[in-house]
Amino acid sequence: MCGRMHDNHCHDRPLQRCGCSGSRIERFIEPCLLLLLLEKPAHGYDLMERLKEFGFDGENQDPGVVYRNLRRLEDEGMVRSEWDTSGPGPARRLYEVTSEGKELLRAWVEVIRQNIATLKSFSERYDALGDLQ
Amino acid sequence: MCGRMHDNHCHDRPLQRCGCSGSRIERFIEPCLLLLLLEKPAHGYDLMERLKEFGFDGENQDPGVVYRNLRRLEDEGMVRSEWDTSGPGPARRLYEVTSEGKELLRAWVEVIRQNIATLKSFSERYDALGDLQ
DNA sequence: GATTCTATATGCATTAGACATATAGATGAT
DNA sequence: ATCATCTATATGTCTAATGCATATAGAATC
Repeated sequence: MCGRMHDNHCHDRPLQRCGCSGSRIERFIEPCLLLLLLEKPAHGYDLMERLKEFGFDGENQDPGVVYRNLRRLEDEGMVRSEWDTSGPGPARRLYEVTSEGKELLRAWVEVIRQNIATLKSFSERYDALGDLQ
Repeated sequence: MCGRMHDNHCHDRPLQRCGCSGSRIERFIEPCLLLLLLEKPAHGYDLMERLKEFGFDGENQDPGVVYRNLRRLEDEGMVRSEWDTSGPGPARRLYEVTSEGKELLRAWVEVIRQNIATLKSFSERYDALGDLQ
């Protein structure tokens, strides 16, 4: 999502206002990781690529954010991992979702649907302003 | 929105995970304030009440967050205010939206619509999991 | 005049995340 | 072989947003 505001949105506001902070859904990366891993177990480097499909800022996806989230999810028992030394290149940690993680994703989906409703209602309320816009 | 996860979502996760941090849209209060003020100029205490209409946690709406956001918006020229000593009770600051603020709201609405699309696509992708859910 | 209500404001701590950097094994080039 | 590059994971630091607690002060009420 990142949802970094485009330059033409920034007007004269201080630059830091444009740094992705205008639209991010907090911790949205968490359900994205869980969904991707449910679709197909994977390692972090791979997930970094696949996250782009959810609208996260493509060019510079931050590895720090991805790995720290995976670690936290593992600490909380939402995913589990094991080292995978097969295949070329350095060893990678293969993650899969636990049943607790599935439940968490289910909860997230409820919240996300609630958010869709809230945002739609906001959008309609804006349209209702008519001339005031 | 707050979107505080209900208790039944929390399972065994540490409590702090339930503190509204699972679903908040970052800075969503900003476009809400702008929209409310466009509908009708108002003071902070009044806005605190009206914010509930957007799904912000009803019971304990935080005055600190509201007033600080209003101040920041004013520093940035998105709203302007003047003291209003008419009416009963202590003096209140009456806010109204500037033309810059209108533009910012327009930008926010674009971002919000993009977010709706992203969340919908996530929700559909989750449904497509089928048995894996 | 003491308490309560309305209204605004500040202090402190936590958290997510942006950005930079570190580590290390594997692969490829000269 | 050794040096650079690529793949993959990991940590350090700083800032912005905000939850929670508390402060201030004038008005209204008892």
